[in-house]
Amino acid sequence: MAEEARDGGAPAKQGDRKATILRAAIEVFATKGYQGCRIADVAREAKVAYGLVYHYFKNKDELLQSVFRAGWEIFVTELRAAVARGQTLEERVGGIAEVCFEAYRRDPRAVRVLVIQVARSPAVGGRNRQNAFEEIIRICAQVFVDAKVGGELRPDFDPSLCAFLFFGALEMGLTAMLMGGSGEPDPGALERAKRQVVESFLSGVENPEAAWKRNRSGTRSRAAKHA
Amino acid sequence: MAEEARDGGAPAKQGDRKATILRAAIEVFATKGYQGCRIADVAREAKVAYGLVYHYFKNKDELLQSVFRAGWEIFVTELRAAVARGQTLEERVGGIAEVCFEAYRRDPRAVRVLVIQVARSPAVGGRNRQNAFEEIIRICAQVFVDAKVGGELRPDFDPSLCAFLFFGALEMGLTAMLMGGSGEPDPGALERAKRQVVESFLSGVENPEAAWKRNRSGTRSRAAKHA
Amino acid sequence: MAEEARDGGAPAKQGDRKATILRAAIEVFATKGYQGCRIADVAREAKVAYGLVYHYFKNKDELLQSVFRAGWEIFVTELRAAVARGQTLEERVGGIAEVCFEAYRRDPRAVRVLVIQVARSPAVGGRNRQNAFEEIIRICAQVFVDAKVGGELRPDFDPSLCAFLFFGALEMGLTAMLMGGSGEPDPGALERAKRQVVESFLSGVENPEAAWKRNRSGTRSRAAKHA
Amino acid sequence: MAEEARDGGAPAKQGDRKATILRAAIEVFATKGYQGCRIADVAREAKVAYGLVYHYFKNKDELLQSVFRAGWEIFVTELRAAVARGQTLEERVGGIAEVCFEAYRRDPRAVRVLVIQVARSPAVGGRNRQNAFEEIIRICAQVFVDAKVGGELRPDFDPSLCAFLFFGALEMGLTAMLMGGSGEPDPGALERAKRQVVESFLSGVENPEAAWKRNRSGTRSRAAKHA
DNA sequence: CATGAATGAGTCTTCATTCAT
DNA sequence: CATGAATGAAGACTCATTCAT
Repeated sequence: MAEEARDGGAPAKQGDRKATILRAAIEVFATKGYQGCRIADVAREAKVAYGLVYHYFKNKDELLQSVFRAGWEIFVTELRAAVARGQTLEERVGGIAEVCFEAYRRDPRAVRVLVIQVARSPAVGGRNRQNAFEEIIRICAQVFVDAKVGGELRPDFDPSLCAFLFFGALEMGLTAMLMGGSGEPDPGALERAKRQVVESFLSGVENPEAAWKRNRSGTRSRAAKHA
Repeated sequence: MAEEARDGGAPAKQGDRKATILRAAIEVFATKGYQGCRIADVAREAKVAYGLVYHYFKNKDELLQSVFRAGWEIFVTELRAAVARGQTLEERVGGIAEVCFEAYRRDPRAVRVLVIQVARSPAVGGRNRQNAFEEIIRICAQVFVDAKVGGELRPDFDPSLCAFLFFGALEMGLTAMLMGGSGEPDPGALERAKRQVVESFLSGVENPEAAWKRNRSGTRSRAAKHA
Repeated sequence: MAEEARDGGAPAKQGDRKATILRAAIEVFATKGYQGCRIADVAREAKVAYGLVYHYFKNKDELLQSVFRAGWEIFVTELRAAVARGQTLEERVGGIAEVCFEAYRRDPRAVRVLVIQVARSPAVGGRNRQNAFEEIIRICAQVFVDAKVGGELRPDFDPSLCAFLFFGALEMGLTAMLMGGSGEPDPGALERAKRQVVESFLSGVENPEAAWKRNRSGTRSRAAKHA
Repeated sequence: MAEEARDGGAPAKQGDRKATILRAAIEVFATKGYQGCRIADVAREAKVAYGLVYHYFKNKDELLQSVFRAGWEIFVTELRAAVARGQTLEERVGGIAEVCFEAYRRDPRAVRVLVIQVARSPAVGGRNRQNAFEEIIRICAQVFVDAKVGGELRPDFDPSLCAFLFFGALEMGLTAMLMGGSGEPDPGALERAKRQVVESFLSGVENPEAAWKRNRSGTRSRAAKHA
């Protein structure tokens, strides 16, 4: 109990424990979901006494809100930064994807929680979830609104829906990763996946050769119809 | 509700009760999620005695599995049919989207349960969920494998990842609907959304004009790079 | 439903069904005990509709009381008859044993229920059980009171306690049978067991030779001490 | 209840609670039987919160298994010791009776549970019960096997059946006590009952005088017939 | 700070009993 | 008589939260 309190006064302890619990909560949360995540599990996972969880977190909801916010705020901040950094639609979309895939590379567990659990579950903090998810969508949607104004976006597309679709593709791209490898993700595969997500979103999955032929043979390009 | 009140005083009771309970379970499940869905709620929603739920379903888990399977099997069957009907990539992708959006039009609640709750929650039947989701992906992936062989798919894209991305876009397209209107969905909006999902997936969201200009001004088309 | 109602009016049905249910109840009761015996089990065992049990028996308790009484009254009647028939202690004790073992030979299941379950369980009809058991004891005790008056019983023994002890030996003799063979009891073994129960109860298990030697070598007979 | 109130304000809490619950379970179990024993009753009896029962025992079954084992193991141990101590059949039989009656004197409730409830109920741990009961019988049977070899037992008696009969007599002897006085047992009555159980088992209940006369008058002794 | 025993309200599940057909 | 769907009260079990040490 007092072994490590020597050389630095007694500093590292406070924050450590709380962080340990938070990490444990992410772990359990990722595996069992919100309702299935019991305080006892978190305490066991963190190798911490049952009651200690209640020292650092008022109750279960606050704990899971913390799990959520801890990851989400960083994520949203990075997202805004990526959007601000980029000039063109391509840069911005790429930047958003970069943030998401990088977050996944750093901590797949946390991403699973944020993306798969928290952002969906109707039980997680009611308003918070909705707000959180909508916040992301709003950030993305702005990118597409700008792109539409700048003529970069197909004029017949709804920017807000674009935000949903892009985010859906991103999420599923990550899900594909999550379902594939259970351990450390392969950096090469990650990079390739990210590229495909971005490019297919911007330019579609169709082979331009094939699309060109098809167009020549009578059927006008779908895109051209709306030009 | 009024179909059977025609010819008698209290007809058509028997088989209906189970269906009534199932429908009520979908309702509650859609609103509160798996763990938050209490048997008491389902019974109340179905206007049925508590114990009757257990007359028709062994336990809570089986009830929710039934909710899941009931919808999922229809969905998978329709999906396979749509894939079989279509010849080109465009037709098939359009067919898949059609099935999803039509299912949503028919019963937004059920879709919400399938797409947002069951297919994600780790608590719902463990393996079932995984299997179910993978089944969809496999069906979609085959479409893209075929398209790659036929030269319709960009040769540098992974067909399996395409399946994930398309399904992600579809799901988020529906989520956008679900988050927008809580009541009856607007048919026009649905049709437009479906079109955007399909076209953006096949041809991308970029304005071809802009992309063309960009390409002329020095940056080679991303797609062209891989031709 | 009407196939067999032809040739005898419709006679055998009523009593049959009730008896079938009663027999099924004995079966289930013997296996699972009072509280573990569910109406559903009885109905299934009797191959009869759930609700029919309630046609013939007001409720579970009455059903099990019937199981109890059906066997018990016959048993008590036979017991009284055996006691009345016998003149000497030996005859009467032998008669009681005969009744018990014969009942066991006829229907081991029913005996198991009566002896092992009903006569003990505090839940079976409260007073009934106590009364029933005490009735047996009273009948037996009278035998020993008579024997004491007639000088046949050791004068230092309490007649009532003798009744308990004899009944305990009998019951355990039957239990030995019940635990040994699960199917049909072997008549020879039954007869031998009965003889041993009666003789050991009347004359003890000690080898008279050994007891005689022991007495000669200084220790006076236990029995003689009280003569 | 008053032993520990000496030196402080609220001492000796820890390990006691489990024992308190166990004792309460014995109490309720003894009165209501296995199935009739509700956790709520046990908690109330132990003056403990409902949930605490589940803190110490996994479930109802484990609790009642504990009740059973706690008493049974002590009992079996003492029984073995008594058998090992005795040399002659008389000593050993007397020793076994001593253990049983002493246990009853110490805690009639517990004996009731062990003897009357647990050892019979088919619901209590299935195999455990059977095994437990058979264990006792085996221990006793060995005593009679030895006695037969040593010539102390009547040569025409089956040792195993003797074990059953003796145990049956013992049990009913205790039952007689249990049915007679509900409160504290009278030491004198206990001693007398024990003596009668042992002596009647070894030498029979018949008055040797009467038996002797009967033999002289023509009917040969039953025992003599087999000598 | 740290611990884990203690609490009890909330849920699931069972099953005796009723009742419409 | 016969059937089995329908009812709901009773009881086992879980787990978030509190609290004494």
